[in-house]
Amino acid sequence: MPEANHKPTINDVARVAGVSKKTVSRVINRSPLLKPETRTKVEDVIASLGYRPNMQARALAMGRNFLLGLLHDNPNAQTVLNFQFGVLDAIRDTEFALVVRPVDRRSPRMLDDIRSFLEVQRLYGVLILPPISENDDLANLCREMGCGYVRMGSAQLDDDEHLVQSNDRECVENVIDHLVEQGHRRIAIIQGPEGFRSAQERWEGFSAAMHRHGLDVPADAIARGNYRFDSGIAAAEKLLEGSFRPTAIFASNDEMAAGAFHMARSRGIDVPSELSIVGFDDSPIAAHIWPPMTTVGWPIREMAKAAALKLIDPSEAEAKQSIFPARLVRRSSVAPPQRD
Amino acid sequence: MPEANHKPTINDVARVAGVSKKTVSRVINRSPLLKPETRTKVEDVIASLGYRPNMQARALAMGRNFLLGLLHDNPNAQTVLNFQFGVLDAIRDTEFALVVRPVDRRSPRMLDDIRSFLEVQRLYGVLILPPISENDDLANLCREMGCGYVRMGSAQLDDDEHLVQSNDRECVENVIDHLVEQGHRRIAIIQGPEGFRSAQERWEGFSAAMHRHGLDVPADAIARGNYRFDSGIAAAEKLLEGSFRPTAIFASNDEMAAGAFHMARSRGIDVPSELSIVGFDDSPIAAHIWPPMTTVGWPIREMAKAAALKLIDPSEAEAKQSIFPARLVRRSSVAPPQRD
DNA sequence: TTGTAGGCGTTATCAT
DNA sequence: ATGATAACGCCTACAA
Repeated sequence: MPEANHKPTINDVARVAGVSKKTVSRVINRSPLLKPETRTKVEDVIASLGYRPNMQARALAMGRNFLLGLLHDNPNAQTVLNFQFGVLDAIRDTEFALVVRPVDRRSPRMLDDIRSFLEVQRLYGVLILPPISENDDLANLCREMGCGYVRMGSAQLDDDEHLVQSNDRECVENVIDHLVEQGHRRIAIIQGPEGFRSAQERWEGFSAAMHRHGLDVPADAIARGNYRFDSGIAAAEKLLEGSFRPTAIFASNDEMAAGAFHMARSRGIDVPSELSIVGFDDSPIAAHIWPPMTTVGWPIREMAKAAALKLIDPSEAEAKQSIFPARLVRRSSVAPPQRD
Repeated sequence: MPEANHKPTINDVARVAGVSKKTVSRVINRSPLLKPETRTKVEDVIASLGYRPNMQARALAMGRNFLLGLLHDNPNAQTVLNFQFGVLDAIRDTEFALVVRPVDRRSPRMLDDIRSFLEVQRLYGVLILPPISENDDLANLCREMGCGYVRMGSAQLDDDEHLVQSNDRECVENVIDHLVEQGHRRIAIIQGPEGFRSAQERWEGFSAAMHRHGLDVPADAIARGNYRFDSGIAAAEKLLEGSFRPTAIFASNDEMAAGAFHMARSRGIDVPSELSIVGFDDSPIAAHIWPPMTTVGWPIREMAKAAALKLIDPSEAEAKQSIFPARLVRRSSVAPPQRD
């Protein structure tokens, strides 16, 4: 009889069920070669004893932990948190847990740090957020260390097994189409930082759509930011001071768009009657500033869930989509341009 | 000779150093009863072999993992993320990792879910964010399960060993003092949700300061929100429509304050010339809306670091502070009231 | 389909 | 101050 004051182990279950512990192990691991009646018998004992497999022992025996890692260097808190929620959606009611690991893209030791982290924690797999998801050396490191990984990106960074993807380029094209429909011809862009794939994709979507509509994109219509609020202010200032005189600005993310709002207001320019602004991300600030901002929303939580599923249940996941379409969220920061 | 193609284990170190593995174990665990020369000898071998203790094996042998858990049900993404960064500051260059666990305060299964989580993961300890940090049942659960815990709160929720605290009440008093100095007499408040200790503390600070200044707080000067943007809109509407006609509004957090901005603008009321607004949290939106918002900032990252330290290194931490003062961040949403 | 023996890498006990 | 031996709870290989 098992000790009343100890947590039951696999041995207790085996003894009570009258089988070997290997059989119990097979039940735990869903081995297909078990007689159904044996399985149910063991399952009953497990339930009646309240047995829970010890994760630490499993981790030791199998050489890997039941932990998913989240590697990120993303400046947007809401993005990171939504991603965490999505992963949690996927691992709910499993034995997995999520460990987070912010990293510093600019540190020369970043890869060594991550290697050390993976060595020590022996993660089941890692999820990698942009922008470091674009780093191929990091992906190779994961491969080399036998650690599963899924990257999240705005382009075809890897094969389907290792990627969930958004369609930034197409979405920005839709943004421009929307602006043109409203009558805008002089549309400026605030680009994201150099070296960010998402920034490049958004720029290419902008550029392609403008070209398709036969619209000019002179140097005066382009300003570069770094995805942060302050850089949006500076970029908008440059745009508003140049000779291009845009009637609409597309900012490559919401923070910079909010900076553009800020600059417009501080110059007494009304949004949207005198200037239309569109952002990207549909982060909370887009809905909270005045006027509420038209932007592009992408299903980050669903993407995160899909990414986690690819790691913990590849067979389930492979049938699912790997590209997740974003959509235009129309609010009140776009209006037809004033005639001039 | 250790196998060249295997990761070195404690046995390899023991063999090369010519000691028993228990001695190596003592070195790893900083046992005080070791001859210094033995220690250095072993340490040299560890370094030359590149040996890293296997966390899974340690976890099994010691019955607890080297994982810190973050339990939260906090609506503010920036708060949660900053807290994560703070914890990471504390565990950097240690073998600890951070696992995150959002929970649902409203679910009747919450405590059972957490119990199950703690049972499976055998965490070293957990950090608990407001508002669930105020739940004493949860703290008792941690105790009962032998899991370390530190709560973060705006009041004396627990003893020093299990708490890092902010001084919300005092800060709100400072806010009111500031408003009164500017000449405001009719100051309204948007309260946080019932049952939140932070909301209560902020209310009490407001109430105490108003009383101290001999200022009235009629029912018309009070509206309750739920810490979310939309509730800030509704609360501000109630306040602006009542007979109190406030010249200043203190909102119990920035999101609701942003909602108040929103409502003011939609009614053509200028902030700050016609209405002053102060928030609480110093979240990014405070700096990003127009005009930039005066608010209260608290050192969440430092608090998180201190909380994590209490868990992993109590002797170090006990000398440190447990109360972290917040401070008024003056920006542009406060101005003297118009005479009327 | 099920069981036996052995191993995963560490820490704990109790000697010496 | 150090070591031999036995846990810790599970999984894999191989045998039956």
